[in-house]
Amino acid sequence: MSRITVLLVDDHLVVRSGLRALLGTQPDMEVVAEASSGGEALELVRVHSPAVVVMDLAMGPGMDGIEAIRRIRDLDSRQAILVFTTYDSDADIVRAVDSGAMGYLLKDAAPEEIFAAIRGAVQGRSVMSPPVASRLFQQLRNPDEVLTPREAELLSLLTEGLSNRELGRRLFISEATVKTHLAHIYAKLGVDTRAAAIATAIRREGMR
Amino acid sequence: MSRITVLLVDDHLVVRSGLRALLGTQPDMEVVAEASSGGEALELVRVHSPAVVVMDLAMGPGMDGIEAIRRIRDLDSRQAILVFTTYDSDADIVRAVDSGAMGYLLKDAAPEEIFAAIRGAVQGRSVMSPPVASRLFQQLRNPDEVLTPREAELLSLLTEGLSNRELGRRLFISEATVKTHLAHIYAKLGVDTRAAAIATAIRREGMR
DNA sequence: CGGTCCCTCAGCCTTTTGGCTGATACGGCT
DNA sequence: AGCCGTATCAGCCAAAAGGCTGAGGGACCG
Repeated sequence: MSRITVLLVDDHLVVRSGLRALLGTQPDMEVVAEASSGGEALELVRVHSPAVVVMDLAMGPGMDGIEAIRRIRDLDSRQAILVFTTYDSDADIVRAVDSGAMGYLLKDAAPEEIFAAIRGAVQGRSVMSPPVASRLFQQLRNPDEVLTPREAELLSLLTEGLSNRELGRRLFISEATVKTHLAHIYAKLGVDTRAAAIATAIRREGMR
Repeated sequence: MSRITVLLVDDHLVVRSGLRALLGTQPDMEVVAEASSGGEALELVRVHSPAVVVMDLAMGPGMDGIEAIRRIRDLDSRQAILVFTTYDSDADIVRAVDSGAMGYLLKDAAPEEIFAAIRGAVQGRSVMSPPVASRLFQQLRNPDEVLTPREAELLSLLTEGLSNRELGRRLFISEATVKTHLAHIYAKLGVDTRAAAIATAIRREGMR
């Protein structure tokens, strides 16, 4: 039986080495290449056509993970893409999933979890770390807590530290409207000050 | 000649595996133990007395890296402690250094850089990644912009979204004092609202 | 011992923010 | 046609935050 070919994508050499070492213990898996950036990943997918691509989302300057996923998908190849990252931000999860990722693992996952995810991925099954799954679940149960596009836009600017007046100017709306949006955002995030909203947004929504 | 004994401390198994694999290629180094938390690290230092402790600063709940460094120092042992982390935040660098760290490496460092740092550390030399060095340099040139310990502490809580009243309660100081500290922090960060301070802190100081 | 930081606190005043209520308008869905 | 979600705006009021000045005590250092 032929082994599962894997491409590792992460900008940190230690992480790649670690994954390579871990996967090396599994007789049915083989790391065929490593990339340290999105562009490199794209190239190596073309060259090696790996069965699975395991990749980090945050990768220094240049193409980010989400973009890389989309581009790999566009190659029409049948690679299963697994996200392997440190943070479980709502925004990242959603974007990764609808960019075509097959699974979402956190870096503190147990080895068995990683192996299972890779094997599952080639069989077309989705696997994700429990914290990730529960976040998705959370969103499905409480659609009321999902920000509207306009609110997300405002929140994003909010994390830059702008005042209501500045927010209004940037979005071409009155300060009154800004306040209305903010009130809705606060309610959805479960906070009651802009400071807490920023903190929550950056930590939970991954807006950095 | 006896090999340099190393203790790895990182909450991510992949990172530990990666480091172990990398250090395994060096004949003069030997990983004698791995810890996934600060507490565990402390215990293993006692047991193995490694020559070098390579450790991450961010380690889930419980004791953080800085605290762990201090505790290891307090054991009076002569371990050389190397910080090996993802972010080069000003605050972390300063705190790590004056907690007794011998060097400060970023996770995207080249293997040779890591090896050199470990060898240097046992010989009492400090080694740090170029970005880290330049930050320290920057701080030496503009000492006016360096936050005092108390200010850093306050800023850290600020990024959790607390109000002045809450900050005061947490730090056992009056709201007036909180406002004084905030004013100083704003001046040093070059902002004039708490929202902007939080944004700057998280992006520039790496406080998340 | 004087100078310099750092941390602490107070009062006063202005600006900003947040909570509330209510209103208009547009698009889509039923 | 009605309903609902979204986006827009207004006014009012209370609370929070920010700017300013001044000030005392403790630690460290030359």
